[in-house]
Amino acid sequence: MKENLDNLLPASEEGFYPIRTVSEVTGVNAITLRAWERRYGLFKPERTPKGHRLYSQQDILRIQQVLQLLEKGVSIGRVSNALKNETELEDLADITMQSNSGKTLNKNSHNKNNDNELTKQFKEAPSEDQWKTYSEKLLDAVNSYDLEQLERLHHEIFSLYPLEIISRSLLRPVLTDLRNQAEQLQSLSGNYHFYWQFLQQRIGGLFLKSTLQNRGKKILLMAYGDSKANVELMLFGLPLLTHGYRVVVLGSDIPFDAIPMTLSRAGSDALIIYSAAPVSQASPESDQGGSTQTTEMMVSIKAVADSLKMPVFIAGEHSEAESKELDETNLVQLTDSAIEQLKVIDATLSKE
Amino acid sequence: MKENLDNLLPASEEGFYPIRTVSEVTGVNAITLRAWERRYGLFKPERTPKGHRLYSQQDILRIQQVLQLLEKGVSIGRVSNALKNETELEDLADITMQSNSGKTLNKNSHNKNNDNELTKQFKEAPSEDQWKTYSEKLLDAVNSYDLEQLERLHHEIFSLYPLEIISRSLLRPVLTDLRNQAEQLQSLSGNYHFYWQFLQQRIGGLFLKSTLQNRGKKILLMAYGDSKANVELMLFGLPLLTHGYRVVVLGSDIPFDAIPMTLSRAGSDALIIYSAAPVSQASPESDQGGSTQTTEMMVSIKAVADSLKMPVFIAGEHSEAESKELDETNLVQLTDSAIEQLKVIDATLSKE
DNA sequence: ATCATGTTGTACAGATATTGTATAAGGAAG
DNA sequence: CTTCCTTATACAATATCTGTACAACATGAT
Repeated sequence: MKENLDNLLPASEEGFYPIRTVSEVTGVNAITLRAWERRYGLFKPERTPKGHRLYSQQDILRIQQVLQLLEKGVSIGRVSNALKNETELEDLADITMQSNSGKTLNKNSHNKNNDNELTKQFKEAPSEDQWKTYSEKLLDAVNSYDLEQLERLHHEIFSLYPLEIISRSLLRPVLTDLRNQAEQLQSLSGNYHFYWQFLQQRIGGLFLKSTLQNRGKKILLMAYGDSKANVELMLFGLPLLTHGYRVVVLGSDIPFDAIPMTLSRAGSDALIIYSAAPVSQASPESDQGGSTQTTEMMVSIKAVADSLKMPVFIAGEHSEAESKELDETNLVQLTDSAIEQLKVIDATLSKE
Repeated sequence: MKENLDNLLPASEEGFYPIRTVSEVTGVNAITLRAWERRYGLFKPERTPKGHRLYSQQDILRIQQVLQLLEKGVSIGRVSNALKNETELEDLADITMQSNSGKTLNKNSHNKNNDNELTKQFKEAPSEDQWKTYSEKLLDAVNSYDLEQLERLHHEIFSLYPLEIISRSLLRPVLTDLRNQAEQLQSLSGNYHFYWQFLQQRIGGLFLKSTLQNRGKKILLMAYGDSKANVELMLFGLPLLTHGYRVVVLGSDIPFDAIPMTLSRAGSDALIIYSAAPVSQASPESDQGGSTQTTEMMVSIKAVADSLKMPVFIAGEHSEAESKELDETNLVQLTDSAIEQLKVIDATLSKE
């Protein structure tokens, strides 16, 4: 799974970069780089037949980690140990990730003890206030518009924890934080947009790639309401991706009239309609209008669901509000929990 | 000169180019080209019966890929391996972007005719009604919601032609087509959104990756008006990416008040404000209101540009409309042509 | 405080590699 | 005949390699 989802960044696993390039990129003198290697063995770049060093992208990443530690005040001599610790952690995480991906395969195919596995996977969330630390780091990176750092952090996080948890425990809260910040202090709204765009690009790529690689059933994902909901929509859809479904994001501006045609063409197995958090309630014009609009929406959704021959799920904020009205055959309501969502979806779709 | 043209044109029709042409187009000294071929086997152009080299379009592409890698910092001796690696990875993350990076080399070698190079490169667009064929194929794929086919097509196109040309000659027209289609027949709007999302994810990933790898100056890219402008914005920004700039997309909803703060934090070298095509004029409420709003916008932009200490470019539809008002020190207007845009931006930023 | 020792970035020197370009001698194109 | 292209060899300017050394500074013991 790590391999699959994560190599958005590592353009070249092998070493291609000569020392001058690495020196330029990292800002570390070439002489110093050699000294570090010789003295502390911080990295072991490949060599050409004639002995010239060939650094890989990962080597560069390591060097940047070293620099981060240096900034923190760790002396270069100790960095070696610190790094060892971290890589041990990573290796552990790799193992858990792999077991996860193993589950992924099971999911769509035959699998009885869904419950245990799923639950276990989520309970094993190796998180505490660690998320706080990450959250702060992310906000720092956003604050200084440091794209490299942002990528580095996400790279690390994505390779350490399951996407489901990251989405819920870190990315969504951080994004919400930034949005609130932006609403309070308009001059900071650049931060929100910066991170929003980053996530859009980062996770968007992930989506495309995973959906192309996955073999599971095809789920269409759309939102209504906030047109800025794209990223939220994708964050919501991440768990589906990691469980093997092919998820096609359709965004938030599709008129309901177009849905039947779209679905029949797309050959999908299910539709999920997601309502973003009502946030700033978008248009400040109508407060009650909003609610009537919502119920109107619900009526439309029902109609659509009725006319379709496939399961339709709804998720997001509305679900609680009008939960009782929903008892259609193929209109299923999703709770807020990713575990539950997956259980319900798996169950419903395996009936087909 | 005549002779040159005569030589150039018939040759280009057949798709074979003598070495001098290739040298001019790519900016690589003919001697060097031969050396690369001999020493590293980077390409093996056809030969005339008497042994003269005949480069195909593909060969030129190869060379441009090489240049791309050189710009990334790979040493020429390793490019061969890097290329092998890249072609092995039929990986979304490894979309090879070809296009000139002659600038780098030009600085090393002495080269006068920058102008010619750029112009020629664009004129040589290996396109005719070939774009029509592609366009139809794309529309077919969208129509049947065939993500795999869509990806296959883009992969092929992206690896065959320079992104600048693809963006202008294919992607933008197709997207516009779909939008018009959607406006006329609402039930087809799913198609538009499907392709929109695809491009968002596909090109978004490209953006992130390239911006992380590029070393050039940092350009912030924002739009105003249509909030669906993200994809258009990115399509507009593609040429910048392929020319080594780091391009940070900020989207379309940033209030002007937030710009100064954002720019000072982001440490960018320039700002580009892009106005999407007025399309369906978004809100059908105010027609005249729209224009006053636009001029208001212009005033704001001017104010912002004045207060900033970096070049501010504006591009898109408005530029023609109010072109005459713009004579600020650091507010530069971009024409519709990617060549011109790049020339102007390069020139302005190299002054800094 | 003093002296010894360790750390760390950088410098130097001599050898080898890399890489763009130059030259020479001859064939090909027009 | 002149210009371009071919190959092969050569060359010069950098880059990089290794190993040793040094200077600035920190640590620690006497």
